[in-house]
Amino acid sequence: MLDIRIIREQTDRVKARLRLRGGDGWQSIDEVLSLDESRRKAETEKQSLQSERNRVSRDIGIAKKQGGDTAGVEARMRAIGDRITQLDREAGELDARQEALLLGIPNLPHEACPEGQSAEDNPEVRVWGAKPDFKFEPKDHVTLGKSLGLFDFESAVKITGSAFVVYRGQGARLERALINFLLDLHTREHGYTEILPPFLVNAASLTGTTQLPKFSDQLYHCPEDGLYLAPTAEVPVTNLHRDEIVDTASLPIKYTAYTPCFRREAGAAGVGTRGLIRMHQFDKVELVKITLPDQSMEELEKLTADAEKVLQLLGLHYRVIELCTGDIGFGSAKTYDIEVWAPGQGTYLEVSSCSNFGDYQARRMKLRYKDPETKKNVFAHTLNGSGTALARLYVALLETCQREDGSIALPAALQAYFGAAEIRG
RNA sequence: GGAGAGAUGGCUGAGUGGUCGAAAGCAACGCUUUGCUAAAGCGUCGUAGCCCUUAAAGGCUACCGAGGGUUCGAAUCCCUCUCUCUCCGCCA
Repeated sequence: MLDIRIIREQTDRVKARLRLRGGDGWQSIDEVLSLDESRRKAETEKQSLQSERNRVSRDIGIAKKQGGDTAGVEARMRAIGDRITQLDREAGELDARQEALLLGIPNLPHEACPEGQSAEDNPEVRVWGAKPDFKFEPKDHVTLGKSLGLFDFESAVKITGSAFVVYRGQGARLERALINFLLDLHTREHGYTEILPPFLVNAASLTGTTQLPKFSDQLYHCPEDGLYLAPTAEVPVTNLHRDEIVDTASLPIKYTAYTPCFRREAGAAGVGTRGLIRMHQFDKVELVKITLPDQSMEELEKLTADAEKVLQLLGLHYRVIELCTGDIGFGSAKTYDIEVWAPGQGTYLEVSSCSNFGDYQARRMKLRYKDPETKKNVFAHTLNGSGTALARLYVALLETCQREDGSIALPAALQAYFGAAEIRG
């Protein structure tokens, strides 16, 4: 959520930054401002009447104790009370509309975010490794998985539906090995604290991390209980500190969490048609940071590096791109995407999106720290990124590490976790 | 699912219609003193919004789990909801 004061005081700059996103978010700025003005007017009148009521009511109490007749004043106060009720309703309604609009306005792209209209304009930041050179025609992961018996989609269709998968045997073990490898890497080598959160979350949490109210169509919802399946561990983990004033000395807070992620993928093209690449449920190990404002950009670089380390240790070729203003996510001020090479697909697959949200999420969830200098409560900065998503990592791993005979040669870093050096049918 | 109890400031905990934003204690912070690894005295010590200000200062309003209601006036009375605890039931 944007700071209404900044919208008030730097209207032109706010609009200009929002325009760089290419959407129509900036168009509601004028409406927000006019609501804000009406709201404050109603508020001010209400408060001065409340002040009068407080004062007179006190006098009535005193007069009554002395046996005075207060019927006349009481009648007048009744009228003022009615007016207060009316103004309160007005102010409340204006406030709700202003809040609703503000929740629908995306974050301002950071000055460091490259300008551009669409994904076409995303600059490549760096490349690690190179596309593997196969002496044979590499197979895709669906073919490899089928011949090795690692997973199957038909069973998932029977028990659930399309775009779900059942891992079996060595396939299930590989998924588990990857999860353990990732969590150990981030906790032991990178200093993150492991969290195992609930997979169902409430509406307040989803509002805090921006999935609600705007993206409700992407969420699985249990209306009887008011709960949603978490689309990413970002939601439960960042919201651990919602409505808190965190100890300044504890910053930066660094969490990592494994969770399955549930996404309806409404309107997404090709759901369920390309193997493991886009699923309604997939595993992910997430990285979340809460930092001081002046450290968040530096922490974003570190977080991205922590995610990249995964691919380096697994020997998977990848590139890092920076999302331009026209392509960054709703709440993000700056984002790096990490894309791993999948030889069987002949494309790069996004396995991590590392974002600095500035104070945008923190303001929504009232996540603050006390500035030791000024003694004021200040909104912290929040960051997150996948470290990494599992399904696509699995795809890249199978397709990169395949041998001509269809077996998989596991990277050294994974062998102890998997309990073998290779996968054979 | 059934029955009961409860929810007050960082914590403990008073307060059942009228200067209560809220006693007291603890913790924290600052100063002073004694001196030593602790103690005493004094002071400060919630959050947010609005107004006025370049700002500081100041004024006002709201908040005692959440939302409604009664009343001139609500932490206090009434209703609904949420959460916590205890017991029963069910259950991995």
